[in-house]
Order: sequence, then C-alpha cells, then structure tokens
Amino acid sequence: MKKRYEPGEIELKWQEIWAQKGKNIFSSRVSKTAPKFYCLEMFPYPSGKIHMGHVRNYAIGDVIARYKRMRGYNVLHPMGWDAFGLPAENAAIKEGVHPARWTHENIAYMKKQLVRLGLSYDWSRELATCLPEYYRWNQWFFIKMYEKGIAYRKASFVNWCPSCSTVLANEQVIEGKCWRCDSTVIQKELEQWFLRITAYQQELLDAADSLAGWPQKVVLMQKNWIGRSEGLEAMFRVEGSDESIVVFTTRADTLFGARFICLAPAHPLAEKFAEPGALAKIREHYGKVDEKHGLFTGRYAINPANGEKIPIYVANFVLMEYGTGAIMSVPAHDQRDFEFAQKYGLPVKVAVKPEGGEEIPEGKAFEEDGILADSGPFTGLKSAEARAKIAGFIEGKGMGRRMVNYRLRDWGISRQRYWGTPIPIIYCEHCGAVPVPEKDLPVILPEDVKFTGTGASPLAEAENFVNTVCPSCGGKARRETDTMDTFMDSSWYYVRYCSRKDEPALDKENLRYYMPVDQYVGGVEHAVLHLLYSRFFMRVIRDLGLSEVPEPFQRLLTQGMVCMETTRCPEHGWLYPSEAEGGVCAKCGRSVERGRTEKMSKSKRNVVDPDHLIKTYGADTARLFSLFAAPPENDLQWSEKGVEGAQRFILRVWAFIHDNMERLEAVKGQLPEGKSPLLRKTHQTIMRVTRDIEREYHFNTAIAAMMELVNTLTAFEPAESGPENREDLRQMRFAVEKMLLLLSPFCPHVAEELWEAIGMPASIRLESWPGYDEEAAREEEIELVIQVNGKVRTKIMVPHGLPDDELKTRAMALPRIQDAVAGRQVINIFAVKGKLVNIVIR
RNA sequence: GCCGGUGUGGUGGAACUGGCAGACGCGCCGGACUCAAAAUCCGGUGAGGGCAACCUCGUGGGGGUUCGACUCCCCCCACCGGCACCA
Repeated sequence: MKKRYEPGEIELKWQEIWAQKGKNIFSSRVSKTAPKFYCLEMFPYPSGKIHMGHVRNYAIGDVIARYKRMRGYNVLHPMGWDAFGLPAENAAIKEGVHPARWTHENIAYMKKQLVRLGLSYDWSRELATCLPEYYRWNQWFFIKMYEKGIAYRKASFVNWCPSCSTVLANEQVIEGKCWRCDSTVIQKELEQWFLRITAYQQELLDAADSLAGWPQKVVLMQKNWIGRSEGLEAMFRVEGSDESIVVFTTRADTLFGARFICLAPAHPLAEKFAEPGALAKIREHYGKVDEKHGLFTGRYAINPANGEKIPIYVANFVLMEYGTGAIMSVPAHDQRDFEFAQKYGLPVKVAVKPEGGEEIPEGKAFEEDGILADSGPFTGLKSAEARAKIAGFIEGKGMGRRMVNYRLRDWGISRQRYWGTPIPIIYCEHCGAVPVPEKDLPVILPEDVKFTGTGASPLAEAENFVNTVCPSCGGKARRETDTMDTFMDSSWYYVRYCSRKDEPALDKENLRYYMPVDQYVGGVEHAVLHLLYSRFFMRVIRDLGLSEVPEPFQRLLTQGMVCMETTRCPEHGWLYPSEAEGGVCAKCGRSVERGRTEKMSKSKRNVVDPDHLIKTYGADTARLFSLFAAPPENDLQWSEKGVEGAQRFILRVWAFIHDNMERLEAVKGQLPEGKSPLLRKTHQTIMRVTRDIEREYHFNTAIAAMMELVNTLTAFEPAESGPENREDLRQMRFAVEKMLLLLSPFCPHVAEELWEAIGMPASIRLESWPGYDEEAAREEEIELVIQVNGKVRTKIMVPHGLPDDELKTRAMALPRIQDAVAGRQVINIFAVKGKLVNIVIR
C-alpha cells in the first residue's frame, strides 16, 4: 500500500476492474428469488458536458443503488440519454453540425464522465431516445392512443415569428419577442396533435394522495396543476333569440349579484353577436395579462335565478379553454369583474355581506364567503349553504347543472421541429389522416435535410420524406412533418429500461418484475410536467394491458439545486471563480463584488467544472462533498474549502490504515471478544448510518457519523503488549472493516482499495451491509441530566437502566441540587426515559 | 393576488415521536513539527458576566399551551418556490 493517497490512480484502477469483469458487473437479471429494487435517476439531456447538478443527482442515486445491493436486493440501476431536443438543432443552425452527430458526440463524452464518477450503472440497458429502435415505440404508443381516441387533432395557437417564419417554443419567446431576431411574436393557429390526458384527470388527482413516498410539495403542485373545482353551470337565455349562454361559476351564492355576462373572444356567440372589426381588436388582447378590454354586443341575457335582464359583453380576459368560455360577472364579489365594471361604468350589486356584519370595504370586490343579501328566497343564508341551495334551485328549473371543471388541458405534442420523433400519420386526399400501420414502424427521421433556421421545419422541405402513399387507399399522400414533444420520450423511458437492449421492449414479464421504479431521484423542476405525463403514460400502458401498475414511481426524491457565490468585476462583469482569486479580477486587478449565492449557471459564471474537480480531488471526494454538505432535498452551497474538508477525511482514513497496517494484518480473520468504547462506537455508527440512509436518505448525517468513528479510531491507543494488545487490535480491525463497508456506497473506489489493502480477498461491493448489535451499541453508563424548573443544573453518570424512582432519589441527593432546592417547596419531579430528571420547585 | 416551504453560532448544517440547542464539517484562535512557510497533528471556539467553581441570555419577532418548546397553537416579519385573469 502506498503512503500517498492518489485518487486518480486508484479510481481508474477500480473503474477498469468494474468494467472488465464483463459488462454485467452492475447488471440485473429477472430473478425468481431475489427481491428487486429499481433505482432510477432522471436521464440527462446530452448538452455536451455534465454539470454539478448531475454529479449531485447521480451521486445520490448511486449511493442508494450500492446500498441496496449490499442489502441483498437485485438492483436495477440504468442510465440513458434524453437525446432529442432543441439545442441539437440550434447547434446545427449555428455551427453546421448535424444534430445526430452533435448528440452522439456529446453522449460519448458525457458517458465517459459518468463512468469516471464511478457510478454503478447497468450499461446493457443504455438507451438514447433519438435512435429509431427507441422512438419507434413513441410512434407505436401514439398509434395505440389514436386508436383509443386518446390522440386527436385540433386547431390551436402557436408562437410564430413572422420574420423567421418559424414556430417558436415558449422559452424562445423573450418578453414577447423572438429570441433570434427580436421581432414581435404573434399567435398563429395550426392544426396540432393532442393527447387526452384529461381523460385521466380525476384518476390522476385521486391517486395523488396515494403517493406517500413523494414530497408533499410535489403532490400538491400536481393537484393544483390539475386544478379541480366544483360549481354550477347556469343557462342564461339571450333576449330576443333562441340562443342561450351557459356559464360556469364556483360561486352560485353570488348568482343574484350577476350584473353582466362576458364571453371569451373565441366564443361562438361572440362571433355571432359582435361586430367583426371590433371583435378582432378584442382578440388582439386575448391571453395577455394587461388591461381588461370589453365590447358590448348590444344583446341582453336573462338571469335564470331572478329573471333580471343583464348586458352581454365580449371580454379579452375570459378564457375559451376553461369552463364554457363564458362567465357571469359579479363585480361586487370578483375582483376581475369589479375592474371590468369600473372601466365600463357598469353597476355593482352586493349579494353577499360579511358575516360579522361589518361594512364591505370600498374600492374592491368582497370575495370571501358571507351572508346572502338581496337574493330573493336565499337572503340570509350562509354562502356555503346558499351555493348548494341555489344550485339545486337552478337544476330544478332545468336551467343548469352542478359541474366539475379542471384547469388541466390536453397535452399538445406537435412540435414544428426537426430533431424529434416523427408523428406517424399520413394525410391522404381521400382518406384524411391515416395512422402509419404498425408493420411500417418506425417512421425514420431522415438525416439528409437542410438547417436554415428560417421557413418551415427542415422536415417539411424533405420531399423524399413528405411524399408517400396512403396506407389505406394507395393514393398519393403526404406525411405529417411535425415531430413529438420530447416529454413524450421521457414519459416511458423507465419502462424501456425494464428490458435489456437485446430484449424486446415492453416485455410483460420484465415489467411485472421491475415496475414500478422503487426510488426516483431528480430535480424538482420536473415536479409537474414530466412526472405528471409519466403518471398519465403509465395508465395508458396499464390500459393497453402491458402492466398492472398505475403509478410509475413509488418513491420520489427531489434534490435541491447546486449553488455558488457569484462574483462580479465592475468592469468585466460576471467572473468565473478562477478569474476572481484573491478577491481581485484577473483581468484588471480591481477588487470584485461578491454577489449572492445562486444556482450555478453559465450566464452568471458561478460554476465548477466536474472534470476539473475530479482531476484535482478525485471522484470519491466529489461524491462525498456533494452528499455531505447538505441533506439531498436542500439546496447545496458549493464551497472549495468544504471539498478540501471532504478530501481531508478520506486522507485521514487512508493514513490511518497505512500507518496501522502491521497491526491490522496481525489480527486478520480474528474477531473481538470483549466490550469496549471503541466496539460500542462501531456498533453505534453502523446503527446511525443505517438509520440515516433508511430514513429519508440523510447522507450528510450518515457521513458525520462515519467521521466520528474515524475520529475515535485515530484517538484509539491499543495496549502495548500482552493479551490486551491482541484484543485491542482485533477491535481496531473490526472497526476498520465496518467503517470501510459503511463508506463503500459513498466512496466506492477508496473503499475497494483499502479493503484490498487490509487483505480482504473479494471486492467490497460483493459484501453485505454490516449488521449491528443493539445491546453492544448501548452505553453502559449514561449521563443523567438534572434540571430544576426546566433549567439544566448538573449532570451525573449513572448506570444504564435504573428505575425512575432511583434516578429521582439520586438527583435529589446531590449537594448542588440540595442547594438549589433549599428553602423552596418541591412540587413535582419528572423523570424522562431514564436520562433526564426535572425538579419543579416553588 | 392565491397556494406551499424555510428562518438555528462567523459559516454549511445537527437535534429520533415535546426532554442536555449547536453533532459533523468549514472558518477563526492557540500550540506542536519546521531555519521558515505550506501540509499534517493536538487543543479551543454561541453571546455576555465572573479570578474561579459557576451565573445570565440565546433557535426571525411577539404572544400562548406545558414541569419542560428549535419542536405544538395564534399573530407578525423576511426570504425562497409554484401558480397566476382557471370564473
């Protein structure tokens, strides 16, 4: 064993060994006997290089995977690439590299980085979503959904840059302008494909409460996103017409306060009643959170509750996509309606008064519940009761019904982009939209296309691709040229992992064994979309009869962001850490401004390069610090000093074993026989580390416990000679072995190396997680805390397990306590769990 | 605006279901080693007071429940996150 710890050398050595013994060293096979554990981290977009967020994410997952293996689970721990997406296409436009090449080169580099981190993946299941053998299943799912009516086509608006004549993603629209040419982005209506996630909305909502292994925050975000609300649909007849307007309201109790009706600009009756030019003006303001604009149609509607005649407006703020596209406006009890009424000089009528009898505040709407006023037979009722009664009244008149509405919309998956899965649809002049037959899948994304960044999508101009024949009638036809949202790729990739590359995808037996994912780890930024789409997809998969599992992810861990202090030079702007050493700008020597700690980002330059980190300190240190500095769900503040501290810990372990090698070797294979503080500490440490990992993966405290054990070890002085010497050495060896086992999921390389160095024959990754003896972990003497009136007065050592009465007696007998109590009346004495006594005096 | 979360030393963070606040790490201070420095090792380190043993205060602020509150309840403040004309 070398005196010096050289992480680069030993890490490469072990990575080679792990890779060499066949590609299957961390691979999993379906087993009849072993329980499975599916550990998954969110797969990365191959942007070029991994960043510290990946390091943290994958370090967390790897500890879990390695720990569970040691606990005897058949662990499935796969990795792959979320390989379709916009950046590849942008690189093609900017640098002329083909997206495929760009993507594959990035994957190759990033895979090396992941291997270099010592992550224990089953690479036999590696996938890249941009490969036809993967995306053909996107297409297959699409067709199945089409057959079931879950995939459908309808017109909808997209962001359109008139100057580039191209469609823009939301994130490419910056303050209403095109990110590339700065022209104003407009809304253009296109026919697009949608997936009917709303068919599952109630199930997704109901089942959200069963996600016990998820952070409550994420569950809540999903519930809010689905946004269920119960209310009343009420029908307002239009005066002098056969038409009627149906509105949705959650506040049936305010029905008597309705002063006017507002239609969404896209409402069919808006079209019918409003003057086209004026309507077009209103439509310009639709969907924008600016001022409210309205247009009187000249028509009136009849309130079904009291027969009142109220005007009908068209208003820009009324959404066509929610409810019925029409609302009853109650300016007294809805702030938006109030603002609208103010602007157009419309009347306000109070229908609900505060319960306490206080005055309604001026100048705004009173939106709370209260007591009904001026509401015919319902006057005097409380809001909650009135809502039910009025709804029943309207229903009884056949003028409406109780309704549930959801905020959730169907999932638009069409993207006018090249680098994605082609939507497998063919448009025939005679037959219309025809799905590509299953036998013709995959529809291959052609590689020979031009990237201009303007005009139609490259795919639309690829004649060879577009022109085809109708699978139904054999006539001339054109292919759909839109591609799928990349969230489609990530909605089921965890299912693909259940089968190896050489096995058929979606194999039922594999799914039965491996699904659901037992532990999913990733960033909270996917709390809604990715995770909700996946839950939706899993239900579709269930309904296709491929799996019985509705929920894809049993447990979810959302790790916090990796943050770092920002530094700025007054002249040169944001600085990289290396440009701000010693607090001065490397370019001009001026002292830098220290900004706030923020999420690492290239734009702020507050980043640490994982390559550099690993080169300087090694993967074990990088992993250890990422896990030690904060609990996983918290944000982590990067600190170079902290990294050095993590390395120092590894160095101490190394040095200790190196310096005690002879002693450790002398007692190889021997077990300790007696009891001692060191043995107790060892058992306590195993207990703490196990508990901390099991209980919400608190790796930071688990590592702290290991540090304590190492501190105890380095302070341990074995007897110089005699039988005590042998026993002490046996205890020392015992502690060292257990400590290495505990350390191995966190710092696998150095653990392997030291395990080998102390003469253990097999790789440490094949060892079992150490057990502990609760008896042996128990302190023989405990420190009894003695309080007077809740304040600590003194502490004494007492044997473990004394009865409460004895503790009280001993506490009262202490001279210090006698002094404190002297002249006062003892009212009560509490003894708590054999470790604390509180004496209450007056 | 609505919903949710967080607030503990100089600092990152500990504290199991109401029972010793500050584990572990970083930083800082002192010491050893060294010609010297770095590295390493040892010791100290919440604030205030006292020669001392000890005492007082202290978990964003204010109140409450309790023998006892970082932990439970009410009000307020600050910061972070999600949603945002969803009727």
